[in-house]
Amino acid sequence: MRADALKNHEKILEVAAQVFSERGLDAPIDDIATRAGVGAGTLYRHFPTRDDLIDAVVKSWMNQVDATADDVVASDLPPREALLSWFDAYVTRISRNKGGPAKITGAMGNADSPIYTKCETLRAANERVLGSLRERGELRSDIDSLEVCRLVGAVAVVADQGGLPPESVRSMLNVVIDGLLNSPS
Amino acid sequence: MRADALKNHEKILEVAAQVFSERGLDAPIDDIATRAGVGAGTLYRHFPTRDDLIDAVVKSWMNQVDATADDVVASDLPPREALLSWFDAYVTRISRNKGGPAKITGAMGNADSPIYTKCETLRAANERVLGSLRERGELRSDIDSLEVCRLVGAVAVVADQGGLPPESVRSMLNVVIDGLLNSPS
DNA sequence: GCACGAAACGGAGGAAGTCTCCGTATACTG
DNA sequence: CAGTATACGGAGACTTCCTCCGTTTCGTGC
Repeated sequence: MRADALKNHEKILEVAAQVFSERGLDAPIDDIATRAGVGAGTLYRHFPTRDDLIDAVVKSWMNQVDATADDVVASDLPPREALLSWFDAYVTRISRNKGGPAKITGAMGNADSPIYTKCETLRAANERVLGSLRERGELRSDIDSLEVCRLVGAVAVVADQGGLPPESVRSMLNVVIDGLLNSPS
Repeated sequence: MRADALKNHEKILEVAAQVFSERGLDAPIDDIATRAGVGAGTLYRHFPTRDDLIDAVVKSWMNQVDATADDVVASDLPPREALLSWFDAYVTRISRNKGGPAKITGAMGNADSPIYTKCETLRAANERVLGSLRERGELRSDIDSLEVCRLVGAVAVVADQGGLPPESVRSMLNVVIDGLLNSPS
């Protein structure tokens, strides 16, 4: 890759992260180009679709997801608290930018999406948490990690779109958690 | 209202229902105007915002919601089956047009939305079903009908956006239902 | 009937956003 | 330092939204 191309690539990424966090994932592409000091053509050459750009931006903060999942697995919290803590982190993570939950949850399980690998990271992390509960027989067996991602992602979508407060999220998550656990309260 | 205005109003409504079901609630407004044989200005005079138009279109099939809720309440089904039957109908109803779940669930609880009254109809119907279970002590008490609407609506949103099959919806609904009911399975 | 004012129409066009095309400029290679 | 592959940039085509205002139509009173 040519030196100027590399420089632009990085500049675009840096500006995109900034703009996405200010105005959401639907922010005008041309604005990002302008603020990065490049032409629209240049931006589109580097990132042909909006999703390609989102994928690149999201990449950096997706690593922490694995760490969070491992923490929860290692934590010895009771099932209910473990799930709440994990789902809460999950929702927070994908809700970092407005429009993020819909984007990510919509691509969940769709191998053609440019952001599929990110979804897979999330799904795998979720599988690890669920797996540790399943081993102990705490979890219902008729639902897989993909569907749990969709369900928790769904909560994040409505919270994001409706501007709901954390309490609402938590009370919806509590219902989901009770639905996932085997035993009585 | 003048006779020509009335005629146009009805024609627009008829065409909008058609176009929305073909192409989803995001279909271009100008297309609807063209296909209704009126100018864009005319359409916008009758329905200043897209939501006003959606509200008018949705009005007709919102009545059946009350009937469905009453059927479920009267049916004497066991709690689990009653809720599944009701939620399934709920999801089906709001998913009639692509984009419908997001629109409706996003407006849920937001009194400023032009489609608020429709949301209230749904919420009230949901409250009736939940109330009949609550009376019998079957339901957890720390969640209200609005949040249940959001939760079930959330399932519909991801199913709509991801093109999920009815089985996926049903298995997510089952989790929600188990989370809402008090007793063990 | 007919004329007149109010009501309604319609589509041109501005604004915002997406994305492409291609003439121009720049970086690397030998 | 010349030549070529690579990359740049922004004009502009296209789409959709929505408004503005000159023109048309309706319905009423005479």
